Amino acid sequence: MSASTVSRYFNHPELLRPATRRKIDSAVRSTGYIRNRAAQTIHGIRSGTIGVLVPTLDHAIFAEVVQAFSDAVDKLGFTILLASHGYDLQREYAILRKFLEHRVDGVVLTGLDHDEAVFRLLDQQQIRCVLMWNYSAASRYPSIGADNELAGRMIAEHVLSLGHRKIACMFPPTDGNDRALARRNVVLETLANAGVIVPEAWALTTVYSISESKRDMQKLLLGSDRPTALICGNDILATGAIYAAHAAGLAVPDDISIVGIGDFKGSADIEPSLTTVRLPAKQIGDEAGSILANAIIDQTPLDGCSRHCMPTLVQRHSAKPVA
Amino acid sequence: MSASTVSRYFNHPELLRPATRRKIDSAVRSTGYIRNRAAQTIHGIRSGTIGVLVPTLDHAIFAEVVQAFSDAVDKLGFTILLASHGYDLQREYAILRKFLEHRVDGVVLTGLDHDEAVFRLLDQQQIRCVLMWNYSAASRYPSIGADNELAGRMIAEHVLSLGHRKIACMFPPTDGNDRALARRNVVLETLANAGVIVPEAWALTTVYSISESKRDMQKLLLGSDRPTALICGNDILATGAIYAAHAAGLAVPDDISIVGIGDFKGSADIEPSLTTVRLPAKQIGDEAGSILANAIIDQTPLDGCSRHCMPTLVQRHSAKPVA
DNA sequence: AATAGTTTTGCAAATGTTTTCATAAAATTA
DNA sequence: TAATTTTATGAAAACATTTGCAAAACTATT
Repeated sequence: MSASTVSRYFNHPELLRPATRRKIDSAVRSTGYIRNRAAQTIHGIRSGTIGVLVPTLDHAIFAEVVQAFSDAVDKLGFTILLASHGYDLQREYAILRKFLEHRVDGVVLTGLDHDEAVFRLLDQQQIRCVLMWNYSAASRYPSIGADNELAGRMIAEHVLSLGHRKIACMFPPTDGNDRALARRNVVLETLANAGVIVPEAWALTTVYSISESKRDMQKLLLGSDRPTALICGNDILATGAIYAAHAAGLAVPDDISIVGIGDFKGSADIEPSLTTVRLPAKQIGDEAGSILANAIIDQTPLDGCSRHCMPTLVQRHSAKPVA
Repeated sequence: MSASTVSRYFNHPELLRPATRRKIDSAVRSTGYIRNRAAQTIHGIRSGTIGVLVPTLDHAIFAEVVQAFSDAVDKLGFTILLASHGYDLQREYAILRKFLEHRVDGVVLTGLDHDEAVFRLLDQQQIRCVLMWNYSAASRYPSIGADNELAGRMIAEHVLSLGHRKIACMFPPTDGNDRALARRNVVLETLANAGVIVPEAWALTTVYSISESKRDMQKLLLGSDRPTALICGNDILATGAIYAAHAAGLAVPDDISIVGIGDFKGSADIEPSLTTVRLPAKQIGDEAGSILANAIIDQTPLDGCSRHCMPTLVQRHSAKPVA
């Protein structure tokens, strides 16, 4: 039995006589032979892997996107190589190189902003790449995600439309995180355009953590003057803020309205249920996955494959018109 | 410049004359050459990948374990191939085969119970494998994780020690999920040993979701007779149950004590903070990662590398002695 | 049963790397 | 300066696979 015949057994079984096929089949079965994709890959054949690069998996929202992405590409026969850079741009470059050594058929990065060296490497290696999670028409590579500025504007406008003027904000640190930065800027801007200035003491910067958020919010509530509304950069922060209000004996939304951005799992179920802007994580991961995988299979370029997944305002019970 | 010299440049640079090294260096730089790991791999050289197989990433707890695992192996130069099987044992086998085609240097599976075909394949291919998350001294491959039976017993005994006798339970469906099954059985057994029988109507089966849990709990609270305590199979279910109690106007823990298992992110911060049994996800991922990666590097077998990561009772404010 | 036509199979070359061995070049010693 | 030793480099084989081409094996037709 020659190697070429076995190769055909796997790749073009219709070329084999049924008898030969059966013979190989039983041999494969009894020896436990598994073919070596590495050896295929050096023939320029697709490796069947896609590199996925996220800041961290520890945020439910990224885990959700990755899950949806993985499911989408799995259907088309791809396996993902996953790594996280922990918001460190140097590591992002190093990981990307590692992906390329493994001859991934494509890569997904999270967010729009990356080190110039990352983009150079991508250009040079001519590797298919999509930027996932965020959307911008002007992104350097095709972006598939939600427009974070829009999401920020939507929630700010909603709070304003409820009549609030005494508004506090809580956002995560913005260094190395274009998404958070975009959201904060646009929220502050939208409020300013409506003549609402957020005082220094009410503009909180809080790391992504329920407990930190709860603590910072409790501190803020100690002050004699209280805002009537709090806009949080994401639902985790909003969750912590709601707990802080409860702990301080304040009713949400009667004493203070609290809103988030994201619509994470659980946001619908907290008491009171959270008013937020939904960023469609599942949809984003799914679209990114199938667009990238199909482009690889069809050998089509990805230009112009950007896709905006619309954020939507989800009005629930943590915000109400000002008294 | 011969290929062998370039190979030495990457693998044994000390064998090269500094001048040659510089020449190759500049060539590599200008052409953007990236070496092909696939071509190395067919020489029996390690692929530098580890296959990670989880039921889903959508549960915060698995995301946390995977993150810790990834960080641990990344430090030793490995990249992970990640896939999820969605509790489908057939898919687990198929994914494992795919991992083997990619010539991963090792695999991690989640949980102790797997299809016999999976174990056969593992045996046959002589691939290093650890079972992560759960621990049992009698596991078929080295297991690194927490003893779920112990965790279940701990929380049940704690609730009993608070004097509760009217106890309800809420557990996730147990098919294809040995962890959930082990927890439920041991909880029921511990209660029974103390003479507490959980009535049919108070033994809830609820999928892993805050909203489902909230709904099922609200239904249970409609009954005229109310339990004084609820033991939940995990913190997500407990969170939903607490929300349901709030929504029903009941005080936790004054009207009803609610406890979980897991100590997920956020469990410490909910109002009231959740009494639970901590399963050390970070530690498990970290240990599993470094034990497996080191065994691969040192070419040592993994026999006897099981490690028990002790669960700990975390007493917070969602449970108190019965009135 | 022989021939032509078709289908199936094997051979050889190619892929990108590592490794062994031989050789050329440099360094050291006499 | 020649002989010797050491060091650096290249050539060729190997790895597991794919592919084009040629040979062999089957089928159908006479």
